[in-house]
Amino acid sequence: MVNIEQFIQQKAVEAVEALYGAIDSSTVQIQKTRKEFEGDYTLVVFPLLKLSRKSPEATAGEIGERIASLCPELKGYNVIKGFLNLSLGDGFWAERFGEMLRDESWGHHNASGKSIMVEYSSPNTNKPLHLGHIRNNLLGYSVAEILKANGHRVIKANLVNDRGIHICKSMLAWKMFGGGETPASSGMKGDHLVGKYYVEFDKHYKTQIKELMAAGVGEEEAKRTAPIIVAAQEMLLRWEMKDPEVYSLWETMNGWVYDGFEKTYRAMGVDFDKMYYESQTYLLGKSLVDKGLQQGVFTRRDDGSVWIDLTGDGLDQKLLLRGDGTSVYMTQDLGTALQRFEEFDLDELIYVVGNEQNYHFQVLKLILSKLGYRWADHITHLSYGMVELPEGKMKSREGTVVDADDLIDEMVSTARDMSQELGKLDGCSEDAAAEVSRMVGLGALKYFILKVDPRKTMLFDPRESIDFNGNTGPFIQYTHARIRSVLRKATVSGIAFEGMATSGPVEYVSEEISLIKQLADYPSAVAVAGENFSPAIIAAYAYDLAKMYNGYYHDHSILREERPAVRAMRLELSRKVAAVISSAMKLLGIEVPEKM
RNA sequence: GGUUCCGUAGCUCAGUUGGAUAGAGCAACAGCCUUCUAAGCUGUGGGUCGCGCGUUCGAGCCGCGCCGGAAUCACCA
Repeated sequence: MVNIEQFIQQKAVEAVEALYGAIDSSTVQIQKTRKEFEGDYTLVVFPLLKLSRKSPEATAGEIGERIASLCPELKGYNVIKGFLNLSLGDGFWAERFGEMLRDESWGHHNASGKSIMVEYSSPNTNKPLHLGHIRNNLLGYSVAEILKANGHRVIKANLVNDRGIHICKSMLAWKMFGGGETPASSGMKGDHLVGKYYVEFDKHYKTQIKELMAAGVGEEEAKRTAPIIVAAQEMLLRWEMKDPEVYSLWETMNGWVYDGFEKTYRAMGVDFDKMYYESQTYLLGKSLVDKGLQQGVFTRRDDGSVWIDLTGDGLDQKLLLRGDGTSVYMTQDLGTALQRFEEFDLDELIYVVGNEQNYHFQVLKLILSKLGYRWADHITHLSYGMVELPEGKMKSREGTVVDADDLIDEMVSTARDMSQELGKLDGCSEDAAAEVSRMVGLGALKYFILKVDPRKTMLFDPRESIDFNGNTGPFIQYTHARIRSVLRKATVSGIAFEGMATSGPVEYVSEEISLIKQLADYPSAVAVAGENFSPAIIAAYAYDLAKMYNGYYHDHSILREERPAVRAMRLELSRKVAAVISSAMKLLGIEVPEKM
């Protein structure tokens, strides 16, 4: 497959050089012509005026004439101000169409030889996943899939935060108030059960603080000395000493949470190649502290704590080792980064983590490069904004979080009600109805979240997310289902088309040419999405393609077309559109139904 | 206060390395189901791209300064 833009660029450079002599080819700018003008590609002539010493119009005119003479594929050109719009002939596009029909993996790029790790999800094991995690998981999964499509070897990693005071809080509350309740005995999903006791802890903690303050104790001291928090801290110490009782409770309750997470991950359709557990990695990074001290990058204070001074870089002092010799979050992350680059020979390491940790990653990269690791530049923090609700921000303490499992269930059941109302499920088996509802409900949720630029704080309006009209996942799924239906009918009526599309000369209508152009763009959309780590680019592409096809579909009778060659071409075009929609949606983790 | 990010139609969002008359969807209004799925299609209205200055042939995009919002700046993770 030729790269069309490069092809045009080359012809334009040839033309310009023939007219004005040798030039730097980067001054010849080729871009796609905007929709409202006639043409496929546009040459911006302003940068060439110094060479031509003529008006923009005259320059564009003579370049256009020259390109036309040395490029038979060109159908024509027009000049508007300093813009030379070039139109390629239908024959040229028909050839491109033929090429993409033969290429079943259209849009996927050849192996790059690069290895990339994408870390995402990284939950705490003291409560269930919420809406913020959903954005994280969908982003991480989709970015990983997009990178795969770009030919990279991708390792999806999950670093589970399975230790710390927060876990002990749940454990303690369960011991005190749980009465031996288990997921099996209560019928609750494991992560929800553990989360329930985390909330329970907080309730008692708050009560105790209030009581202490009523007895005249200061707020700070009350927070520090409330019996229940003291007990939790004691439990953490016992965990660190691997006290058998605490340790086995910890294993049991984490096991419940993992079962619960597993179900949520499966429902969301995300997966991982490599699991890390913080209980196994939290001691990493101490050797780097020694290294940094030797290099004079870090300094040790009188109390034994180790610091790095980043004030010269506009940042602050950062602690790397406590006075008692234990490490902090940053130290662990330095260690795990090193471990990963060594273990997997990575070219890139991408962390999908919320923007509240921008500072952390800025510091992480800076420290690694100060330690002399060249790969520090190959760490990317894929930072995403918060998900806000219409009523205001979600806060877990205020109980305004949207639970991931609840949300998924609600989306699926709404999809079902909606389908039923529209009569889409008539004559469907129960299994088929459930399957379509699941795909559509999840498709709506995923698309709604992924179409937004990750960096932006986004508003999640449950009402709007459940709307299946317009720029939504279900609209794209619907287009796919319709095309599949046309193709099924063609097969049933014995209409042959496969392999016939390019068998003879056919006339194209403008919608067909538009579709071919949009299809021809798919590989570059995948490449751009890969460079920018942006599922939103794929979402926009898929929507444009689906919208274009829907317009086409309405204006043309495909199966009723009498001329076999034209009918075959239209069916092949439809088949390819469905294949590309399906492929693009797969990069977003969205399934496409055959019927809906 | 320091650092980073955001500000585009009433609402939710696009807008590729600076290019032409800034685009979709929702909401509103007017049409279109006897023809392959109406979760659809066609049309209308809706904008000082937060404000100002600068860079240049050209700025929503780049630079500087304001205004408004968010995150962060722990011996938490």
